[in-house]
Amino acid sequence: MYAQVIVDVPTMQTNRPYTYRVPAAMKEILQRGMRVVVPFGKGNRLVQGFVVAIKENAEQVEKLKEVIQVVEIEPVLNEELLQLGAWLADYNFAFQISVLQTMLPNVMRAKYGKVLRVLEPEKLRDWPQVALMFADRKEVPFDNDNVDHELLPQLLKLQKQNVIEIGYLVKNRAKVKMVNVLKSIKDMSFYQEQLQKLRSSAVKQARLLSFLMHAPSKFVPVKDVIKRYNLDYAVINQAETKGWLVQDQMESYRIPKLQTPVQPSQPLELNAEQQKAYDAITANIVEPEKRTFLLEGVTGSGKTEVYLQAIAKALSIGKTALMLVPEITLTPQMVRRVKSRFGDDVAVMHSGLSDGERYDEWRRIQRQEVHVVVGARSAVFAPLINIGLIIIDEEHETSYKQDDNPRYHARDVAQWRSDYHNATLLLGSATPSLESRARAQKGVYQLLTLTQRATRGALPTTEIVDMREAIKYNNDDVLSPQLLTSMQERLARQEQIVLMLNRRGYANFIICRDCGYTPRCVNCDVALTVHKDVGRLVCHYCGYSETIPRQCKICGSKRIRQFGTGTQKVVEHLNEILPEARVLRMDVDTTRKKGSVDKLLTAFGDHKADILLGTQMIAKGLDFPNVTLVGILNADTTLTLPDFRASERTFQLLTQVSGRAGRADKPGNVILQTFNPEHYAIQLAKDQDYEAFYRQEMSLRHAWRYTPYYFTVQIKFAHEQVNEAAKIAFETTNWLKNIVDKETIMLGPAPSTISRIKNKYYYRVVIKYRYDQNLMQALTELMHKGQQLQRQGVTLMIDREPTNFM
DNA sequence: AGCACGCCGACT
DNA sequence: GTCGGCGTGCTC
Repeated sequence: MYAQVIVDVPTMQTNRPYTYRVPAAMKEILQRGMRVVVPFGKGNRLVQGFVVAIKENAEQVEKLKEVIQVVEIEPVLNEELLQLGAWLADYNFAFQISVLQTMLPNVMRAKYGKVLRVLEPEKLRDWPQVALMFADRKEVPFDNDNVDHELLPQLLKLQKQNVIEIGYLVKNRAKVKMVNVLKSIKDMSFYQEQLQKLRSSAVKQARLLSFLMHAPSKFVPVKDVIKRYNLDYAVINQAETKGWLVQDQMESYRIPKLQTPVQPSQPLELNAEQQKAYDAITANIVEPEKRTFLLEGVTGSGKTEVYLQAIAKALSIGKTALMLVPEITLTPQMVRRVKSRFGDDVAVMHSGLSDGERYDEWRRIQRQEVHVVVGARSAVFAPLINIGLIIIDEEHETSYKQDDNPRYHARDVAQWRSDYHNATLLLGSATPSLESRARAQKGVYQLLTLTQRATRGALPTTEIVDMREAIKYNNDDVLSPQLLTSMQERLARQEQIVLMLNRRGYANFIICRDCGYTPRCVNCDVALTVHKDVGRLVCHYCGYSETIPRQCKICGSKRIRQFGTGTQKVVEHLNEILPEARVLRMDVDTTRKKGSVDKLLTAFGDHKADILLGTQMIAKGLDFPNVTLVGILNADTTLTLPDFRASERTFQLLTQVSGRAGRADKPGNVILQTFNPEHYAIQLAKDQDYEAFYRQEMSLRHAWRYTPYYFTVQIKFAHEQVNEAAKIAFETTNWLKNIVDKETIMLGPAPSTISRIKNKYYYRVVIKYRYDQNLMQALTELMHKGQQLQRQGVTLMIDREPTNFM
């Protein structure tokens, strides 16, 4: 018996299964999808691998090595996920091993270690330094980089003489949490008897006995008993020796907790539009016909309620459901809603979980103990079986695309899985991506629309403020008079305000008024951002920081001015002009800690603050009925990005933020400050007119030959030397030009927008194509070359359908 | 990734 | 004639 194994060596040369002999003792146990430990390479170091196939015969049997160890009893990857992994690696020019690891919780990724082992201890007498290192131990941990310069050659010599050897370790970090449990084992009369024998001062023992008398005859956590009856471990242990109870250990799940308990909820009544969408979706769940629905619903139109009821329908016919939401931001709120409807039948997966929590949620899914999974991008790999419905909420969100290897898009994976399961795929958004909306146009997706708000009539009214005019007559370049007046009104009425400023930090950058010098990052080609709370200039790309200078480094002038405005500065500004208002700041700097998002939002929901000021992370999904004013301080930041989706992003962001106003019975207003009031993305966002935006943007995309008319691939080259990066970029581009189809368009190579990050120079090529099999083959070939390039110090990245052009 | 092989220059 | 630096190729 032989096993084909994908080994944990992420290079193109090893991007295929290797064959190993299966020792007799493992024959009964070993299955596809299991993790194994195998010897690999000249030194037979140990690596983790995944069994992708088992077969009876193999070629060149004599040179095959044996599987060393099976890591678990149950396969961690089922048939579906194995197939998905193979497809995804191919599709995204990624390594199979990276894809398989991405599909599983982090803790299943092996950690490797080395040990030095003494074979002939008596020979160490001539090597005092080495003997000292071992200090009578047979084995010591060994780390190449951390060994004394003098010691290393000695060790290598001893290794050659077979006095010592290097041992390899594969550490499995997937730990199951165990808790101490106890169980009563005697009957009531026994405990009563004991109680009478007790001396009167033994109050803790008395309390324990009264518990044991009525305890159910099953194991309960010791910790709970101790806490509830105010005991301590000594009492329990003593009781065990007296034979009152038995103790044991049981597996326990680390279940992620929300800040406040979840109250159960009932389905709401659907309006006519919601009902129509629900009917179409559920009809397809019951009698599936490989269909994808695009649910286009204005903000506040009750998409979530449709999702929840559709999930309920899937569950009612014995199927499972998977729901994706964009990153952590809205997860606490959304998780709360889903859990309130489906209780313990829900597993949650997002980046805010600890490794242990994530692993346990994964196991609950794997063991089929839950039927609903809610989570961010990586939850798309949840090992649910018998999926009836996959939902992608806010499907246009860029966070569904992973920005590093493997660069997959959750939408593609969801599509693949829904095909596999014959499940219904439901994409929802107020502002669908052009790709998806165009597919609906062509009839590939079925379009469902929600045009009315679920709770009440009108969408918020939006006013555009031309900041060019506003700053002419007003010194305040942060708040226009219109916005300030509106804010004062809301504050007087005890209503709440959301302000969005798409820029964290204090000021954007500093500039010397005399010579124009701006401090820049030493590693990256960007200006440093002022962070006043820590008193430093910070690079937002690599984290480098330095103190804020008092005078110009170049000319010595003290006239240094801070330019632009960040969230920190706005908070300060608000405290000055609206001292009575309580302000909460929400950006990556204030939400880094686990659970802080939930905490902040709960505080705002309880009206512990009047103003929520945040970056774009506040745009999504927040639902606070008391918010009647949304102010967008700078609508333009996303518009100026060097990205063909800049308009689309701006429109989506503005529409989403505007949707935060007036979600319940109070009317909402939006004030949108901009230096580009006539831009179509801003004008159409004002009216929340997605369809008009779609038409306008499509004609531009057509004219410029971009998505969805063309597919795109981006290739990036990085090197520590500018000319080396440029050289490889031009060479590769020229090579590709001779291979690709005539219709294919190659842009570049050109330096990236930020040409230097972390001391590496970036060049990129963007390729636009329609159907180009030659290009796909060439890109796979390029992947193979990646290894050689790496040796030359070149980092190569191939990104299919990139969403990030920085 | 990480190990060994082999080629080359520098040294005993 | 030998040691060790580094570039190159291979890993069931």
